[in-house]
Amino acid sequence: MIKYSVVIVDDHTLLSQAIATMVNTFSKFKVLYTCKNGQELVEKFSTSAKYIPDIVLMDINMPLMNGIETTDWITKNHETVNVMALSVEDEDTTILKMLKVGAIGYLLKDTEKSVLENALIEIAENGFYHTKTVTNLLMKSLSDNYSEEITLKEREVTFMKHACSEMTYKEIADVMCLSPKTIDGYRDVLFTKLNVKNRVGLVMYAIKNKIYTP
Amino acid sequence: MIKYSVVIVDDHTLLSQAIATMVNTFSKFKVLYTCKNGQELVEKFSTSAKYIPDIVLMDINMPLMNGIETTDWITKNHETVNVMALSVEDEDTTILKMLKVGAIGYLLKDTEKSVLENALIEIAENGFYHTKTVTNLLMKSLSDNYSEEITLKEREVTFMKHACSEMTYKEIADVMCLSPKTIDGYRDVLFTKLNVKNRVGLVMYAIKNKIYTP
DNA sequence: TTTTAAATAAGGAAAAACACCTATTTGTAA
DNA sequence: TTACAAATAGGTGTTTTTCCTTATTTAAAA
Repeated sequence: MIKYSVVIVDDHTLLSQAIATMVNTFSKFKVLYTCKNGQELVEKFSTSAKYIPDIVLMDINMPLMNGIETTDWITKNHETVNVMALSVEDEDTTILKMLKVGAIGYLLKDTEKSVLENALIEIAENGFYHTKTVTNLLMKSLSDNYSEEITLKEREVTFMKHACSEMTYKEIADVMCLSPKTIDGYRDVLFTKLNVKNRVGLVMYAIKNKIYTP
Repeated sequence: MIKYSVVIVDDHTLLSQAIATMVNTFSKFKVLYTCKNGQELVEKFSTSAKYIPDIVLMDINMPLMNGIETTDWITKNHETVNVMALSVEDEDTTILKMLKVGAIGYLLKDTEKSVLENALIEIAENGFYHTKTVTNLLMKSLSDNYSEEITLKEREVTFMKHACSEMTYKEIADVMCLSPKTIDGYRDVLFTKLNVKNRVGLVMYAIKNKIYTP
């Protein structure tokens, strides 16, 4: 019986090895190798065609080259490879970003072994797998205002990072070499754009969107 | 050959199952069962003595009852059970807390399969396992001011969680059914205790110490 | 060159946050 | 019961934040 080949990308060695061990117990699949990040995967892919699998199981939060960038690269350069996201990340926007760059499935790490196996089978044989969660999310993204992408200027982002510190706005103005009144302006614009009420809201937004990491 | 029994506690089902699959490939160990959080484990332990393993592999970030609380409970109620922390968390204070409540080993999820197997063997046969990282950390904790333990009252913790929202202090006073002046008091005490200058500092402390999760 | 849009900045006022000191109330240990 | 500490809360004044409106300056587009 010909087994489908799988590659696992996750920066936590133990987890990728554990998942590999598990996938190897599935009768229809075998693990080719595991990677610690996107860069490693790109290198492997470029070395030889025999390193190109049928399916990639991709974590999202990784150093060097994260899951979104890596998936983007794979779908652009190796159309035949199916990427399935496998992450702890359940933020709507993250899932959407992943689907947008071409992931054909999205599973939370909080699922059953059998669910993973079925997902892999569906992907290998039908070319897609979507949980109800993902489908619902896609429906919502059609109706809701998910399209109104919020774009932040570089200065605003810089300011927001500083706002996550204990500096007063005056001090932030100093380190950014601007008038305190300009800072006031940034703040007011961001309050409106991000629909928050005060500095704490700003801080929370920055953290949730990985603009600032505590 | 008698195998040592292992229980795995991790809120991400897939990961605990994957690690279970891996541990089952180790000749000296077999997995009894897996749990999604501390509460599940406590229930299991209380059901029957046959559910009490030799070793518990414990994740730290879990809902309901986290790794630290759970380890504390185990070491207080089941001295014979060895707990090894297995986490992505590499914050010094977290590791120290875990050791303080009686974990006899600490492994990052970013390690090799063989390292885990050796650690398990050492724990089963010698009763301890410490990486160089942990040893260094313990040395540092002797010299440094790690001892100045900060203890927070329950009300202060509740307040701090609310402070991580966009509510004003007056609104927080309302939901906590206290005078705004009492809230002022909580804030002032926390500023001093935690050595922060303003509400953002409070928020950051809450996040870093997992009092509030964004 | 004129027009427009964006970035920077100011004034003024109200609200919220912060600091410091004091006064009840309450539970509990001596 | 008395004494004492902890929790709750009031007073007052300063600083910071927040909100609104308007004015330059700058850079790019028409």
